[in-house]
Amino acid sequence: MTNQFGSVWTRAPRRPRTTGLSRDQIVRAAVTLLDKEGLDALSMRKLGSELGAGATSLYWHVANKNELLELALDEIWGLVGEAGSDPAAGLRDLLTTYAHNLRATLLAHPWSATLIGQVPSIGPQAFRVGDRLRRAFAEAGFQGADAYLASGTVTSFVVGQVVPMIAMEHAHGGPVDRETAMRLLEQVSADYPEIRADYRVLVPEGNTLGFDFGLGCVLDGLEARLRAATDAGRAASSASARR
Amino acid sequence: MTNQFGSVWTRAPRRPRTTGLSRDQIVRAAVTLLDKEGLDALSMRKLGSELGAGATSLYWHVANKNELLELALDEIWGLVGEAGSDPAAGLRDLLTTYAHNLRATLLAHPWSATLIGQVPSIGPQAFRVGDRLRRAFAEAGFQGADAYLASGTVTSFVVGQVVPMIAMEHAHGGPVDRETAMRLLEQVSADYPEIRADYRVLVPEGNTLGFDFGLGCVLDGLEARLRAATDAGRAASSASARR
DNA sequence: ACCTGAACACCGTTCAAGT
DNA sequence: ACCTGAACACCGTTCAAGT
Repeated sequence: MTNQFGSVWTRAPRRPRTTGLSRDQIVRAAVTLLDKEGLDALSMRKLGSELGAGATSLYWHVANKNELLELALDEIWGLVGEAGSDPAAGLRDLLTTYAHNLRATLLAHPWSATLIGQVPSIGPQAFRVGDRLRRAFAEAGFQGADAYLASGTVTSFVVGQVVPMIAMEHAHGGPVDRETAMRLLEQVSADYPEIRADYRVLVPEGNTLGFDFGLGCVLDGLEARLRAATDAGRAASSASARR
Repeated sequence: MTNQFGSVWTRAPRRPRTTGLSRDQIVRAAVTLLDKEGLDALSMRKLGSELGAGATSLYWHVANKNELLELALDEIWGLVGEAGSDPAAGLRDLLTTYAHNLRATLLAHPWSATLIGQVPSIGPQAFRVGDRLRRAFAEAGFQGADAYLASGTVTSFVVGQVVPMIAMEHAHGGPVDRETAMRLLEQVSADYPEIRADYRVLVPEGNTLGFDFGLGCVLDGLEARLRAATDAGRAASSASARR
C-alpha cells in the first residue's frame, strides 16, 4: 500500500531498535524540549544534540519533522486523564471532568494546541481518548453513531476554546495573567464599548467563566438530544407492543 | 506605552504611505500567496519578490513575519459574511448561517484555521464579526455579558470543528474527498471497531453531518439558557410587582 | 520616508560513506 | 541496522548605506 496520506499512522512501522536511539526516546525528548522552549524553538538539530546525536540521525527513526510532531501530539492525547473511573457518576459529571481535563492538558503543553491545527490527531492515544468518550455517551443512551457525534461535539468545543487562547499566550510569550489580559483587552476593544464593558465584568471573574458557560450550553443541548431520542424510542416500542 | 504584548494591534501605527509599497498591498499579496501555496510556503523573500521588492523592504511596513500573519488572519475574519441582514429571521437561523459562513470561510483559506492557534484574533475585523454576533444574542434577549459569552460559545464550536479538519487536509496535501477519507479512517481505526462502524455510517452522509449535529446541540443549549433567563426575569418582575 | 544588499545565524532534508 | 558529515537550498532578521 502506498502512503498517499502523509501521516506516521498510515505507514508500516520499522521493527524496534536493538541499541542506540529509539523512536520513543526521541519523541520523549521532543516533548521535553517543546515544553521547555515551545514549538518555534524545536529544530531537528537542537533535538539531535540534546540526545547526543547528529541531527540527521533522527531521520532513520522518523521520516521527517512533521512525523515527529504527530508523535509528540499523540503523546499529549495520552496525558488526558480518565474521566469515567467512577461509574456511579452521571454523564454530566463525566463530561465536565473530561472537558476540564482536556483543557488543562492542552494548556499545560501549549504547543500541542497549536499542533492540533497542523497535524492530524489520528494516533493511538487520540483514538483511546475519543473512544472512551464515545463509550460514555453510548452507555448513557446515545444510539449508534450519535455517541460518536456527541463526543465530537464536546471535544470540538474544548478545542475551539483552548486553541485561540493559546494563540494569545503565544503572542504574549507566556501565560497571560488577569491584569495583563485586562490591559490588552481595554486597548484592543476601543471601538466596541459594549464588549469592553463585558470584559470588565468577565475578566475579574477568572478565565474559566467563558469555558463553563459554553460547556454548560453544550451539555444542556446534548442532554436534550438524549431525552428526545429515548422518548422517541419509548414511543416506538410501545407502539409496536400495541400491535 | 511599551508594547509588552507583542501584537500588531497593540502598537502605534505608522502614518500611511505616499508611494511605493503599502501595508495593505503587502497583506493582500500575502493572502494571495497563502491561498495559492499554503502557510509553510510563505516566506518574506518569496513575498518580497512577488511584489517586485527586496525581502527586507517589507520590514519597514511590518515589524516581522508574525505581524504579517496577524494582518492576514484579520483579513479572513473580514470575509465572514453578514448573517443578520434579514432582521425577520430568528436567532436560530441567524446563528446557523453564521456558523456555516465561518466554517466555509476558514475552509476556503485553510491556512487561516491553522493561524488561529498561532496568532491572536484581536484585529478590527475579528472584533466586527464578534460584535455583530454578540449584538444578535443581546437582541434575542441575552442579558449583559451573557450575550458575549454566548457568541463565544458558537464561535468556539465552529473553530473546534474546523481546525482539526484542516490538519487532516494539511497532512493529505489538499481537500480530502469522501473515498480517501474512508480509506484513511478504515486504516487508522483498526483497533476500534465501533468507531469504524460509525465511520461507515457517517462518512457516506457527507462531512457536514458532524458539524450540524454539534451545532444543533449548541443552539439547543443556548436557547435553553435564554428561556431560563427570561423566565427568571419574568418571575422576578412579577414578584416585585406583587410587593 | 522608504528601499536595498550584504551578512548573520540559523533551518529541514538528502545522501554517500562509514560501522 | 543504524549513525555520521558534508552539502544543498533554503529561512527570518539586522543594519549600514543609499535615495
